[in-house]
Amino acid sequence: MSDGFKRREQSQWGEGAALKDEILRTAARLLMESSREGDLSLRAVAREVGISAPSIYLHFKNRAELVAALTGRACRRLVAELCAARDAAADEDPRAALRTMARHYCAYALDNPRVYHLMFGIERIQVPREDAAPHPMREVLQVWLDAVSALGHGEAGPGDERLAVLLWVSLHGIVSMAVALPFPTDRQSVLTRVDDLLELLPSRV
Amino acid sequence: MSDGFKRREQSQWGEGAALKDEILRTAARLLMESSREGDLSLRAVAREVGISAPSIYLHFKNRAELVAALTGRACRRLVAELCAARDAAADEDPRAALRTMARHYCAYALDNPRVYHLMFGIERIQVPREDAAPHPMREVLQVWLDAVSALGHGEAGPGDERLAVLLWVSLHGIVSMAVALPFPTDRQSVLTRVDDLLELLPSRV
DNA sequence: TGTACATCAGTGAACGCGCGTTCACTGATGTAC
DNA sequence: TGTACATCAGTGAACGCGCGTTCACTGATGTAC
Repeated sequence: MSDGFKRREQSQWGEGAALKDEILRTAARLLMESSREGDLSLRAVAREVGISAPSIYLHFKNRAELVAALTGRACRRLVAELCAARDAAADEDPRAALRTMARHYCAYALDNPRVYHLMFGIERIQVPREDAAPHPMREVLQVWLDAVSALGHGEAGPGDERLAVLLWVSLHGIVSMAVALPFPTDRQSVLTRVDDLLELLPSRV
Repeated sequence: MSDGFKRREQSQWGEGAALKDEILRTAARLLMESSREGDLSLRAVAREVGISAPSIYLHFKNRAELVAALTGRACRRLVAELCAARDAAADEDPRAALRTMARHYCAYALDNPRVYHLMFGIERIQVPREDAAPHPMREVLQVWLDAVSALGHGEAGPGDERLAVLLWVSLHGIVSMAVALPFPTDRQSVLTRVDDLLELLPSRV
């Protein structure tokens, strides 16, 4: 098996963009599989895709752009999972639906710790608020906002946004602390903590 | 000014351990000052102390050991600050004292984001719970536990630990999300969020 | 139908960098006899 | 008091590594005339 390097077949004419997607998918997979060492380098991605490292530059300006694309992808997928969880719980009452969503959120983070870390665990270069590239986290917030508003018998209340943000960042704290512990996380205790948090929510917003 | 490298004077006989402390203090300072690039390398610490890189090995087995020592130092300091905040608020009621501590916690994290990240933002190698080196976070938890227990008119209640953990990880979520945002954090809004969180706490535990 | 040219989708070799770590060493200070 | 030796607190040079990025190139596929 020589050295295990499988070269990818070159795309057909006009199909060059296919590689871009393959790079993104492979990077996401590496991120999920890797045991944290090999922190997603361009060279590692290229090796895994079966292309040369410079080929990545045909599709991304630099490493930062690849990481940004990956972050966006991950956020959209997270939002999709949350929405799916919500829709699956459409016949329950809003509070139960919120609980389902919260549990799915934590499950996603625990199942994809590296991806989750990429979204919300990186110290980002801070630029003035108006110059900041729109972080796709805004869409994540919107889902929580909708779910919290639903608690108020359908009509949105004035404190909804504050409560939604608080709920979200608290969930974030639960999972990110679990990942930071030097021993494996007991999943059940994370879910119990989520329930404890939801217990605290006022019954009427 | 040649190249700005100031060599440290060699310790006297029997004073070798002084360098160990100087290395730790310098590493902590670098962590506070650095704008995240130069993620605390041994070479950078050595340069800053004014010694050669191999000298670090006289006092630390390897990089991991230095990082662990740094983490312990930071945790002890955080605990000390929390205790000081609590003691300074000794004449207020327990709820107000808890609020003061929570605000200090967030202030510490926002003022020392890199140090904070080192304590609670690193994905650690996970080993079975019993093999895990005792992470000094246990002492941080104890402070919260005491403060929450104090809410119950002095006597500890059965749900205290769960509530203390929940409070702590929620605070962690508030500050770590603030640091992860790509634009600078409005401090006041973080403190408001802390107040929102404390509002949710049951008035009697 | 032939041919010159343009475009596409890449590649191989090299750059300079900083890193953690090891190795054999040096020179000052103490100690036994 | 002299001297051989031990200990301490380091240093300088080198190792091999993987990284992001640039550069000049190649070969297949399409297109104008």
